[in-house]
Parts: sequence; structure tokens; C-alpha cells
Amino acid sequence: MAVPVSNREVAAILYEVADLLEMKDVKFKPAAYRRAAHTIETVAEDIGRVAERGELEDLPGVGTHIAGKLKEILESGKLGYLERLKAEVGPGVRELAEIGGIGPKKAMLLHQKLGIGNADQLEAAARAGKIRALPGFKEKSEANILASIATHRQRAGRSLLGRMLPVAEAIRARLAAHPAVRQVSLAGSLRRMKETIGDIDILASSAEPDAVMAAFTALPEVTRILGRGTTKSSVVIDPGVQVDLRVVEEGQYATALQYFTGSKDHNIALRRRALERGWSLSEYGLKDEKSKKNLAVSTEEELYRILGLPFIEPELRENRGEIEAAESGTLPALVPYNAPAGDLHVHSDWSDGRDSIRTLALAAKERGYRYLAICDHARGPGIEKGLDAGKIGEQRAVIEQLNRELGGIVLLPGIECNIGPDGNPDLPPDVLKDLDIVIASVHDSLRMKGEEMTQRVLAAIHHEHVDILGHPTGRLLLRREPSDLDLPAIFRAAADQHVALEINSSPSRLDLSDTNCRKARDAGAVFAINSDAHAADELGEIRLGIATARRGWLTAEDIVNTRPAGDLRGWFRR
DNA sequence: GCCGTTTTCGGCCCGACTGTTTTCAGTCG
Repeated sequence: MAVPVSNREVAAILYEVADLLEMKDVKFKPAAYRRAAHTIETVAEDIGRVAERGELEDLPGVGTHIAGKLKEILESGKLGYLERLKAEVGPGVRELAEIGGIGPKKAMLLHQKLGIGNADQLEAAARAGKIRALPGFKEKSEANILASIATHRQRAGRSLLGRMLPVAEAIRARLAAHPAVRQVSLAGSLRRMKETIGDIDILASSAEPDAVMAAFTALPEVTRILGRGTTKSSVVIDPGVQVDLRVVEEGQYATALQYFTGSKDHNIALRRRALERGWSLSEYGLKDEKSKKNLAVSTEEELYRILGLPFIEPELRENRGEIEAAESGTLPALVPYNAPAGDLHVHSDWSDGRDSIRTLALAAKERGYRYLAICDHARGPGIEKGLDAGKIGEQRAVIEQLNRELGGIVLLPGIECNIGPDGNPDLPPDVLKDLDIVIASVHDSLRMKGEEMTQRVLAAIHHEHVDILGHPTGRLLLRREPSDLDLPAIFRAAADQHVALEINSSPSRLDLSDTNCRKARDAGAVFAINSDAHAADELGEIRLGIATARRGWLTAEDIVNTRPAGDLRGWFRR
């Protein structure tokens, strides 16, 4: 391998090929390239290693031709075929198709007839009334294009799950209160609890779909109505997010919920499976291909059962092997949302948190937790509000007093210390040894070179008093890439040293990510799902971390803080 | 371009909505 190329980069090249082939109106190849790209994104192993073993064609969706192209990418970092396609299709056409209402056909036409290659040029042409002269366009098209460009610019793209979930739940609740609505559920990537979401999908059942649609499009936060029909309507709401509502009859709710939950790849795989068994699957039910009769399905469980599968949880529906696992009976029993017996990472007003330890403890008790680890920041470079050895002693006295007083919940004295550039925690061993929970996290110099950074984190994992590696990759969703780390080495060391990997539930972290959880679990690691709450009302964000664990195929056994406090201490003390 | 419990050739998920159209293509999910 001449050039180091990540699986993600390889997949991005194939996705671009697929898009450009679609512009050229080539049939079926786009889907073939996308299937191969999805496989490469999904496999745990580095694609270069698979190539070295000569096993590229064993990957689903990869045949002789794509295997050849993969070799070229791995050799040179580039693909001649892609360069030729780009030259042929023209610059900017792919970007044009990202504007709502513009697809591959219209993008090509606009480029070929008017030389348009970006949103600015498109806007100018629409304002000048030049687009209405093209076949298939009129004045209305120009107005729609201008509105779509505005929406396109306003939209930041994807949004954090943790930010959109409350917004979506509020809309869902208002629809649920409408008298014409029978059932209503979140669907799409929100129901799958994907870490970022593109839009909000909601499904309802009703005998009066028009009334539901009228109520939906009249919601106060709606800023633009993209479409309104009797079964499907789309709007844009205030934070610049699209919301799609579909309304079906009650009898179609189960198949519609399955369909509308996705993912697209999961659904395609499921429909293919249905076809193999003589069924045609759509959101309206299962149709027998021979008799053309629709079979009523009342629950998602029943739908999967008819297709010969156990129920597949929404968080798993990404076509990452869940259908095969379901078929062979090896689906994991996902960690339940109520499984945590406590939270091992919260901050109080002793450091940068908002609430007192007492307030946090009462809120944790209210949630049914048996224990709560108070892990304020240790004082270190850049963390002025952190605790030094003296403060830690004072805080411990407060914690012990509350433990005598409260009952029903045990507060564990802990600390979140920074891992210095040399790999050492910023507190000495004789301070750390008396604490129940020591979290070690990287907070600065996140852009160190891969080898140095890996050594730094490995040193912390091997430290005798470290229990948990906090937010292991340091990523911030939509803002900061993960640090350059040899993750397989980190996962192996953590498994070996009995150091739990944190799944940090902060909405912008969710670190480890779902796919890394799965890889780490395969390496034998265990996990702590923590809220990293800086206020009592953030304890509930742990559900985002649990969702991430579920998307990473983890069970309750993989999570240390599903265990009773006694077991927990034993496990960490090893 | 891939793939096989009908197939090594001939299929490839399925339907709603919009805007243009006068019977349907393009887009979207």
C-alpha cells in the first residue's frame, strides 16, 4: 500500500462515483457503488489489510471491477475513473444537486444549458428569469429554486440528536393531543437514535388525515411548507430543520413505522428479503406477489417474524449485519434504557458544575440510581476551578456526611483528572489511591501526532489508579474531529488493564461512538456510560449514551455501571 | 456493477408529491 487511506476516504470516493454516474443517468451502477461504499464504511477491519490478503471480492457488493478500483485507490490514493467522470459531468454539478428540489437531472440540465455550477450562479439565473426558458421549468420553478437556496443556506446541515430530540418530542406530544390522531411516533434517524440527524420524521395514524395535516402545517414554529398532501407533508421549522409527517390508516401503522424508521439500507435489505420469499413489502403492508393480496400486519414484531426474523431494535437498523445476526439468532440483548444503576461522572459546584453535591445526589436518587460518583475536575493547566489535594480532602468530608445523612444512594468520591502530554494524570498517586473512581481524560493538546497521542493515552490506561478513560477520542460532533489515535491498541490495552472506556453522553460528544463501541467490545473492553452532567437536569442525557451503546451492539454485561455498587468496587479494584 | 432457495442472464425497493404536463418525469425519503 503506497498511500494510507482510511475506509471512510475510500467509501467517499465510491459515493462520489455513484453520484456522478447518477448525473449521467446510468442505471443500477450508482446503487452498486453505494452498496460497496456502505460495506467498506461498515467493516471493522482496515480495507488495506483485506486487500493484502486478496479478499476484497469476499466483501458484499464488491466484485471484480470494484475490487480493481479499490486496489488503485489503495495504491495511489486516487481513482482515474472518478477523475474522468468529474471532467465529463462538470464542476459543481454534484453540489447543485444538494439544493432541495434539484436532483441529478435538473443539475445536469442547468449546467449544460446555462453553465451553472454553484448556488450563487443558480440564484442569479433564477432572479434574471433565465431558468423558465428550459424545458420542464416555468416561473414557479424559479420561485421554488430561490426559496430552496435560502433554506439551503440557512440549514447548518445535520443537527445533534440531543438538541433535536426534545424539539421533536414536543411536536410529537402536540400531535398526540390532537383528537384526530390515533397513534403517533418519532421515526427515521431520531428513532434509531443516530448521533446526528438530518431531519425530524414523525408518523401518525388517523381516520382524518386532512385534519392532522392541517394541524401539523399550522404549528407555530413552521416557517415554510415544502409540501402538503393527505399522507405526507413536509415543513421547515424555526431552527432551520425539516420535519416530515406521514399519516396512514391504523391498519398500516406497523409497516409504515418500520418503513419510516429506516435506515434506507436496512429497508432495502429487508425488502429484498421479502421478495425472495414471494412478498412485496411497502409501507402499506406485505403483498403476496402471486395472489396480489395484502396481508395485514399489526406490529413491527409480527412483520419481522413473517420474514423469518426476530424483532430488530431500531438502533440496530443500519444494515451493519443486523439482519444476518437476526437470522442466525445472534442478535445481542441490547442494554436497556433503565439499566444503569448509577452515574460515574458528574460535576458539582466544587468545580465547573452548576449544582451542589446534595442537589445532584437527590436528583440521582429520584432517577432510581443506587450510586453516584462525584468526579469534579482536578486542578491543572487551564483548569483553574479544578480541585487540588486539599480541596479533595474537604470535598470527601462533605460526601461522607451526605452518605450518612441521605440513605438510598451512595455517593462515591472521585475525580476527573487531565492526562498531561506525557501521559501522567495531574494528581499524584497518593491522592488518587484514596478515591473510588478516577477518570482520566485528555483536555488539551488534542492534535498531537498519532504515535505520541497513542502513547500518551496508553500511559494513562496503564496507570495503577486510573479506572475509566474519559471521552476517549476527544471528538466534538459537527465541530471537532477525534484525536489521531491507534484505537485498536487503546481498546486492547483497556481490556487488558481493566480500565473502562467511557461512553460520554454529552450531546456534542457521544464518545466513544457507536461503531467504536462495537470494535472495542470485540477487543474485549468494557464500558462506563456516564452523563458528564454539569447540572442536575443533565443527568437525563445519559439516555443518549445508552442509545450510543445500543447502536454499538452492547449488552448490560458490557457496562460496568449496570452493576451494584459492591461489584463495581471489586471490578475496579481488581 | 453485482448477484443467485426461480436466474451465470436478467433482474435490481417502493410509493407520494410537485410541477409540469395533457399522461408523466423528477425528486425525495
